[in-house]
Amino acid sequence: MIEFKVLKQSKKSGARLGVLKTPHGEVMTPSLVPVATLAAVKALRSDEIAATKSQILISNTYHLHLQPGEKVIKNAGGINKFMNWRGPTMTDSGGFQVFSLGFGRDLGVGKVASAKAITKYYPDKVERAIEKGGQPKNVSITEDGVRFRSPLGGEEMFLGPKESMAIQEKLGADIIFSFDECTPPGTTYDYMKQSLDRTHRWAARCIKAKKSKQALYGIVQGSYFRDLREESARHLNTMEGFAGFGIGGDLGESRTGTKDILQWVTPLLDARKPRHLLGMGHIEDIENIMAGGADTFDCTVPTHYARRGIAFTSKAAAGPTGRVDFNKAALLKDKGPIDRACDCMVCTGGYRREYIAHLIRANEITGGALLTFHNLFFFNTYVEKLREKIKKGLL
RNA sequence: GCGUCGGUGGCGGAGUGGUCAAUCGCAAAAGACUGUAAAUCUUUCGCCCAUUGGGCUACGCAGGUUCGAAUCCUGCCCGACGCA
Repeated sequence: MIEFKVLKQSKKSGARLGVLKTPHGEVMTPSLVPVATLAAVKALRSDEIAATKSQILISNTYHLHLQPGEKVIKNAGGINKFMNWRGPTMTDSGGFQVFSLGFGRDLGVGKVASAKAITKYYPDKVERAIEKGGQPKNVSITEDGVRFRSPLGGEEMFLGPKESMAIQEKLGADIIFSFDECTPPGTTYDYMKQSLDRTHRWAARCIKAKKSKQALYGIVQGSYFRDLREESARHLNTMEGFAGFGIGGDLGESRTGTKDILQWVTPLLDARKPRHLLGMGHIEDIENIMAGGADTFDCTVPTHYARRGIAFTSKAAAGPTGRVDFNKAALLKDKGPIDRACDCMVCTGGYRREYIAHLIRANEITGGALLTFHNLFFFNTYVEKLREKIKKGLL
């Protein structure tokens, strides 16, 4: 069970300040939810995760089902004990993998395709991919769920609302998500409509299948079609059994298109329930995400980019993008910290750019670990500042 | 000294008469990444111009054979191994 309390609703935007109470502690919202797909925020120990000001983590049903299997985690006493993380947790339903292993893979895209790619080259590709019987190549979607081959061993597997719920109950996170289909960017209206209806039926099945007291979030889909997004929000909002809502799928043609979609959707959702934006959260997106009325959002960017050698820093440290690429040889001569304006353990602890650049270039895991720590701290600090801004009525 | 094998782009290492500026790997440079098939992927990588393309110099060195040579022949230089 969770309890959510809105502390302040902004008058300037949809932004709101809140507290999300879970059996494993409270989350001050809006909050970033770092991604711990395989029950690990890659490269960090669980105590380090806490030291990055991270409040809540999201793991993945699909991945943990493949490896090590939900039984192992259940036997360990649930995901918190398993990974020695004391704070709140969420598990994603595995629905995203329907996309990433399916159309996403067929089309070679992530959930955010650039506006240019969509408008110029993309629509026919999508139609072609979808027209072939409405199925991705490597995944087969039916009324009951999704059949696919494990990328690990190649064996056939099946995941649907029933399976996802059963797995998520065994994993034991505080918040779980309904099984959905995440459609590819540029999806046709007809396919979206068909998929949305099915995602709604799956949502009902998830509610019915759930036996635990975990908080279940229903996921709003509808791509960038306003009427479908609204239909989805209204539909899920009337369903009994959702403690909160996820907003998923591709989020429009522009990087910040998220804002429009959130503004269509959030006013139609019960304001007393928390909303989680799935898979979105570049630094430059975060303010829009909050303004759109999302309370939590998860994103792989801080952790993922860190392992690629990219640090996010204050603009003073790196110019307009705030990004510093530690693969660049020039940093081997830089004696400064990652970011002078940052108070994280790495930046204040004597680690210099020259060393981190060396680690990244030499492929030493310590480099990814140091940048992961910094990036998460940096994102969390930024989010903290925005919470302050909402509090002061500036956002 | 004799014999054998070998000397290819920053490195390793393919190619053994034309489609070779030369497969591939590494290194290097640039770019991408948003519910993590992700410590990954893409592009560039002899020099000089160019939009497709063109010009130049190149496969140890110097000659030669041939319409044409990194590839065949001769000599030389260098290396590894074997025998004296």
